[in-house]
Amino acid sequence: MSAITYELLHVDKNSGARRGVVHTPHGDIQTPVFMPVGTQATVKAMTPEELKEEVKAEIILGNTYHLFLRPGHDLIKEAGGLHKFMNWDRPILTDSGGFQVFSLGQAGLRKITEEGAEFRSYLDGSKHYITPESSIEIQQALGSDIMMCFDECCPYPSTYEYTKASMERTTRWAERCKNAWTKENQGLFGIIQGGFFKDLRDISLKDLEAMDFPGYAIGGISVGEPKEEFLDILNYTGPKMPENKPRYLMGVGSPDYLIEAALAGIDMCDCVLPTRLARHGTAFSANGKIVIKNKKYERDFSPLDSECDCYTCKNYTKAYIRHLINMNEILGMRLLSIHNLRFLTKLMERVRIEIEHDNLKNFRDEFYKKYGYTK
RNA sequence: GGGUAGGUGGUCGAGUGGUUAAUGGCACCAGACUGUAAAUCUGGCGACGAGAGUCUACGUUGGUUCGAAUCCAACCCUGCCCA
Repeated sequence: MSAITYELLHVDKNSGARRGVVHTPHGDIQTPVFMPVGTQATVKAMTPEELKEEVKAEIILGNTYHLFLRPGHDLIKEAGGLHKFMNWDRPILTDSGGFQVFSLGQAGLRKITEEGAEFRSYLDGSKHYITPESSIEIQQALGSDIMMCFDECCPYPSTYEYTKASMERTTRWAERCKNAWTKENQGLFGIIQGGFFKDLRDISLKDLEAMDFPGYAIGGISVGEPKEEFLDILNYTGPKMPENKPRYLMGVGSPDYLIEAALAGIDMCDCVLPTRLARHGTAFSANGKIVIKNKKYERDFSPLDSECDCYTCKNYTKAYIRHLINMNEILGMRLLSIHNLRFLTKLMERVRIEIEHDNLKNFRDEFYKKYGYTK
């Protein structure tokens, strides 16, 4: 019996959208789901209680690379695992460090070899090597419910040759990750790469499927490309992924992308966007983004979103939050973080209902119209 | 009253004869952010003008000079020290 299993409840008759449940050792996840990111064993500015009671988050992420550097996976293991260390008893998914191969590579802080990736720490310049085997070792020490294969997320744009070589290496790394995986109470997901080339996506998917992972992710999109290209790969790859396993789209978190992901049959998405935007002073709302610093909100004594049920919207006005953000007060970032995260979890609750009613496409169109997206 | 330091754009503060509408910081006004090197980054910020450009600016007045925020004189104001 695998640690991670997927139960399909309903498929939207008018799209490929799936309503389901992911079963994990720390409980069930209703899907499609949005997963807040808590890189350094904390969803920035949020307590676990707020994540449960206000945000209603079902699962959060942690990061292999960051926790390996500080405080160290051995320390977290000693603490009793990541769940206990950070006081979060619901499911946790850990990213493998693969995204840092991308993001630190952009900054020239990383070298890739067949063996793995050498990082120069952004903390103190020290050198660290992460291999598929060590990534799994770290993730097993952290004790996440869902581990991710160590992969390379290619920059956009990349050439066909580079993308192909990278994808093939990611596949070899996936095999090594699978071989290094020993803990039965943790699941391991394969990551489909191949950039913006459909034939490479097909090869990646086929090769990973042969390895029979308990779940699959699409990596390497939402890396700065135009929305059309994002949708092109998403809609091409999503529906081809195994039906009996969770489908995870990595790194997506704007409201429109989340709805599009669900329409493409995706079950899980994660993103730093809501929390980062919050700290930078921007809020989601049904009527579009709100840059709260803008002068027009100076005397706006209404909530961020009159339809929102979050703690922030029930108790605070735009004018007050604007004041807090302008004064660089921590509470401003906290209130916006609660709101942005709740906005997305509530959006996904709605998406699940619309799927059950075979109505997600219509909902998408209505949502776009109100939000101000042109599509 | 004597001595001394100083008065610069919203503010703090560089600049001490000519690429100076005047470095920076802050404030202010916008923009960006998508598996977190991110409570970060980018742009704007004298007035008028779409723009080329024009005008007005470094306490006040006057002077030296081809040219002054920068040099000189007087005056006004502020801080500190002494009486």
